[in-house]
Amino acid sequence: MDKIVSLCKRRGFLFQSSEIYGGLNGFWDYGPLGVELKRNLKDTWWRDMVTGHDDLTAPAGAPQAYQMVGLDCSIIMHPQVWKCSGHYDLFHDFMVDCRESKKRYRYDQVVGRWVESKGQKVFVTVMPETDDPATEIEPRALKFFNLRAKQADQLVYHGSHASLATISDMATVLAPDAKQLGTLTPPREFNLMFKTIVGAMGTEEDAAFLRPETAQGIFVNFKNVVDSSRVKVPFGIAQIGKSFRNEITPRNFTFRSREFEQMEIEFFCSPESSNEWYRYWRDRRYQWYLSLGLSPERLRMREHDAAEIAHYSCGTADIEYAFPFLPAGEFGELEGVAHRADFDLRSHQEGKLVKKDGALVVETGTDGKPRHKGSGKKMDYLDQETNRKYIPHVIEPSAGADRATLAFLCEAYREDMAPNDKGEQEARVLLKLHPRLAPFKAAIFPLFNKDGMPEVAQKLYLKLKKRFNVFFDDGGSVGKRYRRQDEAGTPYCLTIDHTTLQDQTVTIRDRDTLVQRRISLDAVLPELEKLIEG
RNA sequence: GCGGGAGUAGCUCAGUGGUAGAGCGUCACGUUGCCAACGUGAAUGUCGUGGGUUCAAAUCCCAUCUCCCGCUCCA
Repeated sequence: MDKIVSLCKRRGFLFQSSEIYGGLNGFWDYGPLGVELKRNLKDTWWRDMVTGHDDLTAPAGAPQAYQMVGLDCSIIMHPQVWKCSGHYDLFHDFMVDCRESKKRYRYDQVVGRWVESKGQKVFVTVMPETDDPATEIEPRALKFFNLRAKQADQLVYHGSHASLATISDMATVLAPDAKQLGTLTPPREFNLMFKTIVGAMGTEEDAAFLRPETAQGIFVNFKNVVDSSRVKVPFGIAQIGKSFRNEITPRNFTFRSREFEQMEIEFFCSPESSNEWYRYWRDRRYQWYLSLGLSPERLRMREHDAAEIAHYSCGTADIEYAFPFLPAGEFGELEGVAHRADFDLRSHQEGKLVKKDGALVVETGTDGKPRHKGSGKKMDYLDQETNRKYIPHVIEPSAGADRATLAFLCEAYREDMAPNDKGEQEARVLLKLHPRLAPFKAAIFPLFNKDGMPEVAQKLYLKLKKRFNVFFDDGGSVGKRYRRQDEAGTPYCLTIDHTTLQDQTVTIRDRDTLVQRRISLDAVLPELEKLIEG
């Protein structure tokens, strides 16, 4: 992994943000090669999912034909968007740290019970792993008071178990993993959303948030898109854009960044068909990564089990990649494909929802009114054929553009052996990027800087440049120029030599096989189109 | 946020109190001519940043930032 990070810096794929000022944790800049790679990735996604999508025929695995449209929403939205979506509550936690065990806990998730023994009264806490915290508390209490299991009758409980949030004095609390009393810090506020102020004279009352995901912009524009674009359910809305999260621990190169780019689709369908569509999108997105070169050994699809699944979801799968910085056997998330049912559209219509007795209902405050009031705007859809009104169900394939870029870089990095000019095998570093993703599609070299070769090469270069991002290089030996392009991931090199001057042919050299063949100058452009675009 | 390690040229790194270094890369010239060739020359550093100790600090001390590893967190 260090070699990949080093190559990224050396060749201009990725730089640390604000590096000359010492860097900024969790922020990254894409250099000249990186911006092309990431842009190609996003363009490929957009073309494959949106503009290039065949909306006239049902794709393999899909229940029927469907439409796809795009959207580009503002990063800052009305604060109520995040209250109804659930992010405001979920991304805003109080945490306590244990000075002894060095562990950190969600303040509201720690559960404890007052226990008295040997003249001492202690609030014994656990991070409950079962539905019955009392059975987990007792062994902790016995151990603290230095009692055997058969002496449990010496423990006197006061009241039933309760949240740590009911305790004001941390000095009498036994932390979940501590041996001593009073090791917990006071609760401290963690806000995972970036707060900002709208308006030059704005105050705290004008606080807003940078979006932590692009999806909500799609949901709040659902009606606008339906009313303006003649789409019919089933259809999808796609968006690519930046999102922001105050990750507690940015780590692993660009994998967990605080500013990152997402490629998201919200696919709207009828409730009856939603499970079929979920399976379609899950499989389709998995295949997309394979089609661009991620190896099946390092890419996996993992269905969430019932405990992990969000309360509103009827199915979620992560597409995960075995990044080289992770321990062997571990995978990191590239994309989540979630069946979100009607949770999001209903939330923006009615208000923030919670699950109660197996059903989603509007969460209410102590006053009985909605905790976070919805827009009140109808989010239902009228199916003109059946004359039926319903709130569509949603399948959400949500991909990380930076994570995918990193995965393709990791997958592409290879060290192999190639012959030098004496025929000896030498180490070679190359990026085996798919031609659609490669920053440069081809490089053009004059073999010698004389006999008119530079002129022919320049003419070809300028001709190709109108269609593809290509690179011209006349510096150093041709072998060195090949190796430089290998390291940048350029799939093809075109060399103008003496033969070119006689018969108007050039050599085209393949990055992966090193094989060279001759094609005519006029055939170069169509040949590249065939090789790159298939 | 905690603990451990690290930060010196674009990259990889050497340098334990006394003149700032190497290899690779980059650029120029010459030579060569289809897979990182060779020769000559050049550019590139307030040694992460800020303080302190000292006649003198890359080197010792303190603080801080960033990166890596392990905890923790990750709708």
